[in-house]
Amino acid sequence: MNNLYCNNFYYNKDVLTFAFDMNNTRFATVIHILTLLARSPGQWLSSDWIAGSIHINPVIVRKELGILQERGWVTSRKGKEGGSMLDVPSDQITLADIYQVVKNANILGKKNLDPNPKCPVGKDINDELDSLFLEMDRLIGTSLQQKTLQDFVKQFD
Amino acid sequence: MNNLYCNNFYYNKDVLTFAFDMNNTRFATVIHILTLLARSPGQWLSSDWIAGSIHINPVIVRKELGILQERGWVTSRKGKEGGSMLDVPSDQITLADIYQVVKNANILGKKNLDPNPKCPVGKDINDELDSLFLEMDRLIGTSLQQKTLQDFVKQFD
DNA sequence: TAATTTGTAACAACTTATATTACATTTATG
DNA sequence: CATAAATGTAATATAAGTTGTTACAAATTA
Repeated sequence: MNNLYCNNFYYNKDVLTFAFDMNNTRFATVIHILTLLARSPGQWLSSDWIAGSIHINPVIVRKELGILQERGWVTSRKGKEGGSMLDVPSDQITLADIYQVVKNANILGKKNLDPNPKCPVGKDINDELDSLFLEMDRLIGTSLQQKTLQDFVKQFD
Repeated sequence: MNNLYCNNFYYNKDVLTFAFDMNNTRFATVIHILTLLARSPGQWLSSDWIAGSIHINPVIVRKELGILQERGWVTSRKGKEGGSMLDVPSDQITLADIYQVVKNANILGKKNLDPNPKCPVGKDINDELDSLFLEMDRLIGTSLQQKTLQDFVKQFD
């Protein structure tokens, strides 16, 4: 080996995950919930019933509904005849908004945590990846911003 | 509940993951490997040395190098003074090509496996999500196609 | 022949996602 | 007022996926 600038630096086992990720069904779950709510304006839909449509556990639905409440999109009501209802017109919610609610990772994946600072590539690669990941994220965001929940819901007529 | 079209269908525990995903560092790892190779044309770089720059285990590097060999981009040589070398000019490899090598999931995540076919939303939502996911994927692909490995490598001068 | 490197399998450790159980709290209604 | 039905939430279990690690055969150079 003649390029020795990476010497005196060896990997260890302290490589941790960099960030949360998109390895989940949350986008699919949340847009499904919102679609059902949007199709039944003024009605209290129960988490059990919603869960039956998505085919997942009702507790997961209630967790997502909690996040949608915080976001100001949904009101829930406890007790008999309780449930959840959409508070915002579906043309006021874009798919970019939904993406932001569930997004917690980069489109192209995660970065390695500790590239070698003594290597010209390792030293700067995470900055370059940050820049690339951000560009891709903005591309998706701009496109999803053109699509509203109402557009999505209309497809099920 | 007055919308009963989802009755007689309850979730069970057979919900499996839909596909592999992007919950990993493979894009970052592979572009790091290719960048190092591109910066040392005609030299045999060992997996240990490459791993030292990325700060990961050399076995992971060798696994990725195997995939890059299959793709026709890299030649490796066993034995003393062995290593790996880039076979293709770096302006002939686009970031879209690299994305394809490591991609095995949708940008917006996974779909729920078994939405309720008795519900108008559940029945069609995976088709609609497929369509949306594909559109987002093409958007990213088109953008990454404009960027070559050479462009990326130049950033480290 | 010795040293070095790839190729690869097998397994371990760690992380995350989702499901499940349980129960307190709230609310409508007979 | 009692009952039924629903949310909110914590705690735990199950399952899957990612990365690290160990080990060693095979290849190659000097």
